[in-house]
Amino acid sequence: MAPSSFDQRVYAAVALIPHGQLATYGQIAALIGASGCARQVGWALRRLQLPSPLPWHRVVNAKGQVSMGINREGSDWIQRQRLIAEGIPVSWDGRLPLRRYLWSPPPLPLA
DNA sequence: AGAATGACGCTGA
DNA sequence: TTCAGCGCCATTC
Repeated sequence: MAPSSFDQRVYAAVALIPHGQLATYGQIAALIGASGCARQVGWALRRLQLPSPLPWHRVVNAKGQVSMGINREGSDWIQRQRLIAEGIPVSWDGRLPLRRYLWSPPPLPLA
């Protein structure tokens, strides 16, 4: 299956997130001109095969917590661990201080 | 084709 | 602040 251009744009945007900072699914979607398609960003990251050089672990939901789920096959736990490794405190249930580490995305669209 | 699903987000109670 | 409900839309059944 050839990866869609949508997935490629998601990956390009995720690659821009600075070390030690966080972005939400909605932010990534808006950044690639797909505002309102936050769920699709989650789909794209799910299709991502690990291990990956992308900082995918820096993408969390707007509620300020790592999206946990049995269907993630443990990648949620890996995400939590890598965030802690970058200095971002994550509680046992995946909650984290989003307001404090939220990334300020570039105002210009990437197109 | 139609229905269910989900790594989401906003609003209101 | 926490929780339920609804809108969203590609993917999967």
